[in-house]
Formats: sequence, structure tokens, C-alpha cells
Amino acid sequence: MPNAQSLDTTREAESEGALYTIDNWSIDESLGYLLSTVKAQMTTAIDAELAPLDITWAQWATLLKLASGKARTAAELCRNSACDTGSMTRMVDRLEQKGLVRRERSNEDRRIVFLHLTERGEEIVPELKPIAVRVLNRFLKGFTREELEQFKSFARRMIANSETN
Amino acid sequence: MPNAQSLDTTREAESEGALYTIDNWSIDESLGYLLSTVKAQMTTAIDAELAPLDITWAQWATLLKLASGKARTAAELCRNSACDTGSMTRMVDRLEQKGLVRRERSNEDRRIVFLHLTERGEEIVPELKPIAVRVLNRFLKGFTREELEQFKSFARRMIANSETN
DNA sequence: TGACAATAACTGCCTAAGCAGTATTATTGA
DNA sequence: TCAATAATACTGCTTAGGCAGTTATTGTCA
Repeated sequence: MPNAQSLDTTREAESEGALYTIDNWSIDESLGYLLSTVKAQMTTAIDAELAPLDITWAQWATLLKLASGKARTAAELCRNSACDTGSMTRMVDRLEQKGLVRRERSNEDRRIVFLHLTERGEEIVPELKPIAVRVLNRFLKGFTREELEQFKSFARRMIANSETN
Repeated sequence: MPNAQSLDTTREAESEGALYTIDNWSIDESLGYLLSTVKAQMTTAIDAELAPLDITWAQWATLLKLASGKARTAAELCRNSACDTGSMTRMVDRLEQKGLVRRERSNEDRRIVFLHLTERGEEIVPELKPIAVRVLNRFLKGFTREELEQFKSFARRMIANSETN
């Protein structure tokens, strides 16, 4: 396995030149570090805007996915965002405790627990999208539409590379 | 404050058009979601490569920063990566417990605790860089140098936007 | 000098994510 | 049919980060 990777790196270096080498890589200037920083800053910014609603950015994302109808159970939420099911159980616990979500065991398949927004949940969902839009636009000040599209395409290519390995 | 933000968004919309609006934004396709996914995948990939060394990606990043000499104390590590000092105290606890780092109270300024790599720490540091390089190159397969530079420049612009707000 | 502010490290409390393992239920295949 | 497999939700354990507050030490300035 380490051999296969070394060979691959070598081949890459021979064919078109590896982008990063041991000599030119430094943690402060690496793409991983930059993306990590951006993500942390966006999280903090969204958390700050969510403070009046008393929810966190992770809860915000979960509520939005439930509200969009793209996920109706914990397992679907996990497949949707490639997260751990154990984490999701506890995330639902917190949302349930805050009175935003309620669990409902399925009758057709007793393994499944459907998740529904409560009245209070439905109430705050409309406030969530504008927060995302406001924060994103602030972070993207000065970007053109073409730049944004290219940025997203870069990210999608990295995600695709990850999945083929 | 919400007024200022609304006005700003409006101004942006008038001048060149806000990139995201409530209508065209969806969590699955938003830049925040994509970057979050990329970051999570890189973390997981680095963690997998670090398993034989019995350290995590966060510990890996901390050790690299200490080894580079860019940070010599917990406070410097925090300024370097904009993290919480409380978290860093516990990170150093774990590294100390693993025998990779040792604390040394300064004599000139008794508030300061210098961090030093132990022998074992120095031993594994040379193995850390190749892991970063290997993982990054795998994620960047198919990228040209120009694309990588543009990607990094996009990230830096977002970070700069965050800091001016 | 002496009160006040700033800095460094730390603690307690919380959210969050990952990994491993378990119980229940449903599906599949010999 | 029934044993093996898969899927769902869950629990315990760990790392990690953020926020608020504390203590000890140093720097500042009236």
C-alpha cells in the first residue's frame, strides 16, 4: 500500500510534476490549511448570526436538510452529509430536547424513525436561509459569478478525487 | 447591525448583484457545504495515514508548527491558527501524555510555558511532511499549477473578507 | 509607587464528530 | 424455512473546538 502510493507519486512527478513536494510544502501555505481556516471562519460567522435563535451551525444545517425534504430519517441525513450515525443520533437528541424536531417510529419498518419538524421548528426554518445567504455573500465580496463557479468546481473536483481513492 | 447588513446586501445587489439570493441558495450546492465536505474528507484521509503513528491530524498539525519553529508556546500556536487557548492547553496535554512534547516554564517571564519536542517527537516529525504531500497530491489529481494557485487565492480572499467584517 | 490593564496558561461546561460495538428488525439466499 | 446478512438506531469512549471565567505574572501610566 505505501509502495503503491509511492509509485503513484513518482509516476505523477514524472508525467506532469507533482504539485506539492516535500521541499515546497509548508503547513501555513498549504491548501488544506487555507480551506480549514475558511471553514472555521464560516462556522463562527454563522454561529454568531444564529445566536438569537439559540441554535448552532450544525443544528442549522440539520434543520435545513430536514425542511428541504431531502432527508426524512437520521440515516438519510448521514448519507446526505457523510457523517457518523452515532453523532446524528445525539444531534437529533439535542434538536428534540430544544423542541424543534420530534421522532416517530415507522409502522411499515420498525427499524426506521422518521424525523418531523415541530411547530417551533417550522417557525424558525424560514429565518435560516437568509442567514446562510448573508454570510456567504459577505465572504464572497468581490467575487464574480464566474469566480464563484470556478471555486465550486475546484471543490467538487477535490471531492471526486477523494471518492475514487 | 442587522440594518447595516441589510443595507449592505442591498447595495451589493444594486451594484453588481449578490451572488447568492434566498431563491438560488440550497444547502447541498452552497460553497460552504462543499468546503466543509472537502475539509472533512482531507481530515479523514490524513487521519488514516497517521494511524500507524498513533496520532491524529490535529496533533499532526500542532507538531508540524512546533517543528517549523513558527510557534514556541501554546499562545503562539493559537495566534498562528486562530484557535482557542483552552483547546490548545488540552491539545498540549495529550501530546505531552504521548511523550511527544514537553513543557518548560520560562525563567524570564514566568507566565510563559515553552513547548519542546521530545526525542520521540523529533523522531516522528520527518514522517509527517510526506503524509501531507501525499494526501494533498491525491486530492489535487488533475489540477494544474495555475488552478491550484487560483484555488488558494480564492481561499485567501475569503479569509481576508472574513477579517474585515 | 501602586492601581489598573494586558498576557499566558489553565479549568469547567458545552457541542460536535469519529470509531467500535450492540439490539432490533428486515431482507436475502441456500 | 431458516440461517446469514444488511440496515437502522442507538450507546460508550475518545478527540476536538468554542466560550466564559480564574489565577499568576508582567507591563503601563497617572
